[in-house]
Amino acid sequence: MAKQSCCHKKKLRRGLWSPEEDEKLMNHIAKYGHGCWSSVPKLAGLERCGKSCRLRWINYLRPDLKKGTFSQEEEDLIIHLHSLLGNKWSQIAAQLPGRTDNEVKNFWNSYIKKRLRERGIDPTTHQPLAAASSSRAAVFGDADLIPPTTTTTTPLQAPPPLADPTMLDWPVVSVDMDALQQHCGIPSASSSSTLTSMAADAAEHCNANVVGGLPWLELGANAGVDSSYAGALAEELRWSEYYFDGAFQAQQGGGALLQQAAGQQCVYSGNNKDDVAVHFDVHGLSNWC
DNA sequence: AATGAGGGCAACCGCGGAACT
DNA sequence: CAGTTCCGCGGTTGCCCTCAT
Repeated sequence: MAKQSCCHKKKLRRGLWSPEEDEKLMNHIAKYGHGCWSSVPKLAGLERCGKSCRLRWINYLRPDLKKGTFSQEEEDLIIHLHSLLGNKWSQIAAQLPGRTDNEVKNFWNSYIKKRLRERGIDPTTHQPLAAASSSRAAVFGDADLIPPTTTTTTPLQAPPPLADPTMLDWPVVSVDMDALQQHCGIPSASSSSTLTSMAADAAEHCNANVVGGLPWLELGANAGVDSSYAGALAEELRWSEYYFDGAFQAQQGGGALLQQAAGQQCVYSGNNKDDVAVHFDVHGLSNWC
């Protein structure tokens, strides 16, 4: 038996808002602010539930809302943030001034999803449609997300066909997950936490370098462990960057000195390696899950 | 002109978690 | 500490508009 909504219980109005209702709500909030949403409809003279008022205000009436179509930059940002955060629409919308989570969600479902599929990219995993469901799923099962207690080497998976062979030379990061956890103060990866949550924790706890409003982790240069964990991460980063449109690739330039993982030497072999910082894009982590 | 399909968007539903009692 | 209320979020639904037939 489906639970009836608060509007049903109280026999309140539902459905589309009339201009009169909009005006009442706008006037009330302009004068008094929304305060407690549950009391808004009564105070504003509306036969709606507080939830409905809140939704109407947030998604439609708020004065700081940006109307109109999404720009290319906004679209790129949404795709990038979705690859990082998944369906966390409120968090994605928070990076887009004047846009609501509902708006972003609708835009994603009605437009971006389709465009990604047309380009052969799985909108859920942000990976090539053919590969997304087969080998990579097996390679990146949950069991692989737990750092190994002994050092083993997992060969990098063959990358997808490249339109531009020079992309093969993209640097790949090597990450010492212990160092990451210590630096950021996030829980041990040997717990049940997934990389998604670790990435989220890292973004939250680290003194992130904010580039274009995005968290870029800053790690110590002692990130030089060759484990399958780092190797798999390295590959994942390469995949995710390759399949992203490229709008954010530039952000990896400059100080973003990355290194080949999986058994290779740390490139920070100079005298001051401890001073060197490695920047890597958190969104690569989220694609593991 | 009528109508059916498809898409876009606004709004609702139901759940989880925080705050309060 | 348990129960209740409220808020916010993500998923889903259904209305309305456009376009093709």
